[in-house]
Amino acid sequence: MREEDRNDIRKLTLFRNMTSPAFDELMHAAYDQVFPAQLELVRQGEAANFLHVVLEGAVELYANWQDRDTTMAVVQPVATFILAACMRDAPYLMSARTLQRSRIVLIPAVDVRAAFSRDPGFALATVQELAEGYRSLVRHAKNLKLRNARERLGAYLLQRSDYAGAQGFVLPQEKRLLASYLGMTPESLSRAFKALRDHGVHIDGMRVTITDPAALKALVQTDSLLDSPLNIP
Amino acid sequence: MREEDRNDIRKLTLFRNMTSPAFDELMHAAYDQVFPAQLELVRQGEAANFLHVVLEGAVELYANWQDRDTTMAVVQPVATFILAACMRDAPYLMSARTLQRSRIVLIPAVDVRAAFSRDPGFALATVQELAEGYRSLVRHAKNLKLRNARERLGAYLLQRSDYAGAQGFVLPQEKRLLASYLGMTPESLSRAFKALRDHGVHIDGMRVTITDPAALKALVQTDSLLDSPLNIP
DNA sequence: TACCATATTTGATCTGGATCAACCTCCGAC
DNA sequence: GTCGGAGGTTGATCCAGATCAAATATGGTA
Repeated sequence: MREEDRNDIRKLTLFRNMTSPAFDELMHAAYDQVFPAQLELVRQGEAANFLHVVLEGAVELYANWQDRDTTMAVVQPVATFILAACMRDAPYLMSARTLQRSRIVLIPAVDVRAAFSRDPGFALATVQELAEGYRSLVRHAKNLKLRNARERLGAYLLQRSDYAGAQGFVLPQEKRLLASYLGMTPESLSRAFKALRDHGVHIDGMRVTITDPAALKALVQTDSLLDSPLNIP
Repeated sequence: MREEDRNDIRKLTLFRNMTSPAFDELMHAAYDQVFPAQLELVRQGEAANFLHVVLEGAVELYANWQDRDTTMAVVQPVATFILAACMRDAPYLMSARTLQRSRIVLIPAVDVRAAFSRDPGFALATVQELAEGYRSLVRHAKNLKLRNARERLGAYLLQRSDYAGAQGFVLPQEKRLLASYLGMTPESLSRAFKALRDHGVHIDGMRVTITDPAALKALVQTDSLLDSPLNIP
């Protein structure tokens, strides 16, 4: 694994407070790999053998049942995914696929569990990570149950715009994925965007500009108990 | 606290593997209390000062935004709730209220966090509990996004019927709560019940009997990645 | 550059589930 | 018992969002 990647991983809150020997051991068992776009990394129902860390690219977590599919999350670098299944040693509840060519580190789940037992700093970080994951899912469920489609889109855009300059920001993924994540069809998303034009949102292709944040906030009523702050830098 | 209650708590997977001194210390800081029905125990947005354990009665976890409300879960004895907020030392994302007169133990969150650091058995159990909570929320979200109202009700009934005899089982809560939990209105729930009569479900007041499990399963297509097994005895 | 495949938008229509309005039914208090 | 109020059901209607169909845009590739 590249030295630089190692350092990026070391900086994650999950690994930041490990002792160096424990971290070294964990990395020793891990290996990184570059995957092409649209590759299925994980299929729901399989045993959780690896904790995954996305270093470059992007990964979609999705679920399906019968002939229906839904996007549960998009994981962007640098972040881990499917920690819960690894800790429980249980089958994955979601599938994962690369959206772009991606560099991903695979850490054997057994080693993660071993590190948990041996390194108190890592144990604490694991709990914090899982608890935060839990809380973000609570937010997601609240969002789905309490807001309508237009409100969900507005809230998402406000969240994304936190780190945007005057020239707005670019949607980090295809609109059909965003639609699925927000629990609507692509057609509905398109119409929701159009409806938000009257509430301070300007859109041009993938670039979004919030021209009137106050108006959008008035419509959406953002709420720290529903909308998690972005923690991408 | 009553000796019997202490023992019930000790049997929970969360506390089962603690050392006795650590458990004693945790219980020393805790106190139990009986609350009347319909009392708000926790309001969303407040600081998470206590881990709660329901010993008797039932507690609803719900969320609200603007003038809308939704039931997120019903917690039945013996079980804990809001562990994630306690571990993160963050504001509750959900409110909680008693549905019946309930006996509840309150354990100061600081002591829970201290026990986590001191007792490896408890640390492991905490992670398992959080990971399982995470997974059950993933299932809830998948359920909401992938199934329609009738399918959600059918899946819920099949899950509940696992431990039921020939005379069926009694719904553990009011139908309007069940409706809200399943993401629909009481009217829609009522109609969904009626629609399921053609698929092997007989209902009389609060008592439900699955007269033709095969027919219901054919409609609902239960799936271990969507429907969590009940672990009430 | 031209072409093709896929994403997106737009329009028309449909429908699951919400809403509104009665009405019923159960149960606890008196 | 009966009265009152909340929960539950039923019917009528509405509407947000899905579906279906077709036209455009976009991006990657030869």
